[in-house]
This record gives sequence, C-alpha cells and structure tokens, in this order.
Amino acid sequence: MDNRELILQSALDLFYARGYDAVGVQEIVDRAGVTKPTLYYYFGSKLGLLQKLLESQCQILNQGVEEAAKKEGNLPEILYGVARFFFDFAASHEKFYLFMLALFYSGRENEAFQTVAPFIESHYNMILGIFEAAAPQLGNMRGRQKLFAVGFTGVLNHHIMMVSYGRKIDEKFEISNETTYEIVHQFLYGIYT
Amino acid sequence: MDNRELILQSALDLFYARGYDAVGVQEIVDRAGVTKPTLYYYFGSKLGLLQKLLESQCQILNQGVEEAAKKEGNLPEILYGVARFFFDFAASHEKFYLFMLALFYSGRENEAFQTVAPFIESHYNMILGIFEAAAPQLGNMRGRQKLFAVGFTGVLNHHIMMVSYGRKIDEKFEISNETTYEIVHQFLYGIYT
DNA sequence: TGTACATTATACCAATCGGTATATAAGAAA
DNA sequence: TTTCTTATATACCGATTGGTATAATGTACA
Repeated sequence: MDNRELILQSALDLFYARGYDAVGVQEIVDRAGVTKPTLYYYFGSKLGLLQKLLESQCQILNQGVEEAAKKEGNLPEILYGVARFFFDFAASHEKFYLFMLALFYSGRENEAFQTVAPFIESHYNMILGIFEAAAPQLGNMRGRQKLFAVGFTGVLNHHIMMVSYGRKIDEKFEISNETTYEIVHQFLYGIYT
Repeated sequence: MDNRELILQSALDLFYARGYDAVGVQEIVDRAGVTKPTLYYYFGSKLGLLQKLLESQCQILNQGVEEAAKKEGNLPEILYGVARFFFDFAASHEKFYLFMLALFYSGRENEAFQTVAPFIESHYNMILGIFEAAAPQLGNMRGRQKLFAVGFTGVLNHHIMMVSYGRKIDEKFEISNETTYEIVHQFLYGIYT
C-alpha cells in the first residue's frame, strides 16, 4: 500500500470508530505513519479526504445496486438480489458502510453530511426506481412507491447496523442467506406467514 | 426560561444541526446568552450536558412507548398505537429525535454514542417485548422476534428521518394518520394489498 | 447587620484544531 | 550535470478546543 492508500485506510478506521468530526487529521497521519503535508498533498483538506473516501467506495456500492436492480425477474427476485448484494457489501465493507450510514443520519448542516448527501440521493433513486418499474406487477400504487423505497432501505440499513450493534451487546444478529430471505419475505408478505 | 434550560435548548439546536462533536461549548453558551462557567456549573462537562439532555427527553419517549405497548389489543392495534406515538413524538420533538438517531448511528467508540446506548437498549427491549408478548397470536416465531423488532423500528426510524430529509431535497414525506396506517399495514401484511 | 450559599462573569490554561511555508530528498528528463 | 517534478518532513501558524481559578454578584437566612 502506498501512502495515499494508507491514509485512506487509517481515516476509514478512525472515522468508523469515532466519527468524522471527532477524529483529527493528526491522528489519521500518525496511524498511517506519515505526516500532515502528505495528507494535504493528496487530498487538499480533511473534507477532500472524506470526499475521495466516499467516491471510491460508493462507486462499487452504487454499481452493484444498479446491476442487481436491472436483473431480469419479478419484484421479489429483484428485491432479494438487492438485499443480498447490500448485506454482502455491508459485510465486506463493514466499516465503510456503517460510517456512511452514520453520515447519512448526521446533522443536515454538518459539512460531512453535505458531502455524503449526493451519493445517498442517487442511491435512494435507484431503490425508488425498482418499485416504479414494478408498478405493473403491484397494481395501483397510489404513490406508495416512496413509502416502499423508504421502508425497504430502512429495514435493510437497520439490520446492517444491528449486526454490528449486536456484537457490542453480545447478541447475535447474523444475516445469513435464510435471514435475508426472511427479511425480504416479511417486507413483501408481512409477518403472518 | 432560566439559564439551565436556555443552555439545554441551544445545545439541542446546535447538536441537531451539526452534531455533538462538531459543536463547541463556546458556541452553545454564546447562543444561550451565558458564559462557560454557567454551563459547567449546571452540567459539569460537555458530556454531562449531553447526558442531561438525553435523560430529560428519553424519559418522555420511553414512557410513551411503554404505555402504547401495554394497551389492550391485538398486535396490529398495538403496533399502530406505537407507530402513532412514535411519529407524534418525532414531530413534536423533531430536533431531539433526529439527534438521538444520529447518535445511535454514530461510531461505537464515540463518547456520545456510549452515552446514548443505554437509552436505545431499553428502547429496543420494549419493542422486542411487544413481539414476544404477541407470540401466541403469531404462531411459531422460530426466534423471529428480533427480526421483527429490528425491522419495525428500522422502518419507523427511516420514515422519521426521511421526513426531514425530504424537506431538504424538496420532496414530500409527510406522515399523516393514513400514512401511519399504511406503514404498519405494510409491515404486517406486506406490499401486495 | 453579617454570613452563607447559589449563581455568574472575567480571564486564563494547556492541548488540539485544520492548515501551510519552507526545505529536502529522490527520480526522470535535458 | 542541471533542471524539473513528485513526494515527503520539520516546524510553524492563528484559532479553537474543553475546562477552570478566582472573584464578584445576588439572595436568603441568622
């Protein structure tokens, strides 16, 4: 790993653990084994570092969601594929995904939120697109697409977060393939089955 | 409002807008029209201020959820009541609820997260209790109580957050009584109805 | 009146914040 | 060899961080 990547990695580690605002640049460069001018050479500012961090990872995420959303199949199949990809991505990029979630929920006037907002928006639009494309299968949606999109991402994100939270409080919240199936099934058909 | 309350209010305003770590005590006391020793007289530290803020509001929240959860009725009725209370509380205490959500999603090693964690935990246990109490109505739960509790709170929280987010991007995400009904209905019976 | 307590301000602390001016080292191109 | 570019470190900047020592209020009670 070159210094640029070392900085990105140590920034992610620290941002994930304590959040963007609670971590200083000095700590980031110390952990990466470099000095501040190196960080400012590559990223220009602390916010620039965050931007590059988001760009590199979000590209993978959004591309994967788009692929899963464009697959052939009916709504249940697509939602299952999207959920599966989500949980896989969250597992293999756990620090990044949870950090991004934290940013999404952070104060609207926070600089870091404003940096992540465009990525989240395109993300949300892709999920919304799934339900709009499925309108023929769902009958009269009466504008419930948004409700579904919000509900679906809300369930997925909360489950992802609870996996990490569960480890902390020593409860088990693993998301196996069967669990993924149950989550999507519950979303589609409710809890009475 | 006395100085103590002025400090709590301006702290909430600022924490909500930019997050706990991004806001300094100087800014809080400036906004409240007092000076730092006054803040330290009442709260001892910045973290102590956060603690008092959480205590005062969480008590109202958790008490309301408990009442809604203990009401007579079948599961759908109880869940609707809980959701209704949640959305009402989030509307009337919007800044606080969204700030608490932000804390919940923030880094696990962040001091502020550790302060909010116990409140969230008792909160989660109350929701979990609803599903465990409803086990007779739901047949064999096969340990899905946790899944339901996480899913239900995930949906509610994400909707609450999207109301505020929607205002920002100029989309409408209002949660009327009918919307609340639809959200709970979708949770119970899925999207095909 | 005197005294004790609760409350608040002035003025300060060391440490850290994000960021940079300057110098230097290494490698490629001339 | 000289020069240019890339990449890095030393040492610093003013501003802000959370927090406090000290003193001055106001008020209540003796």
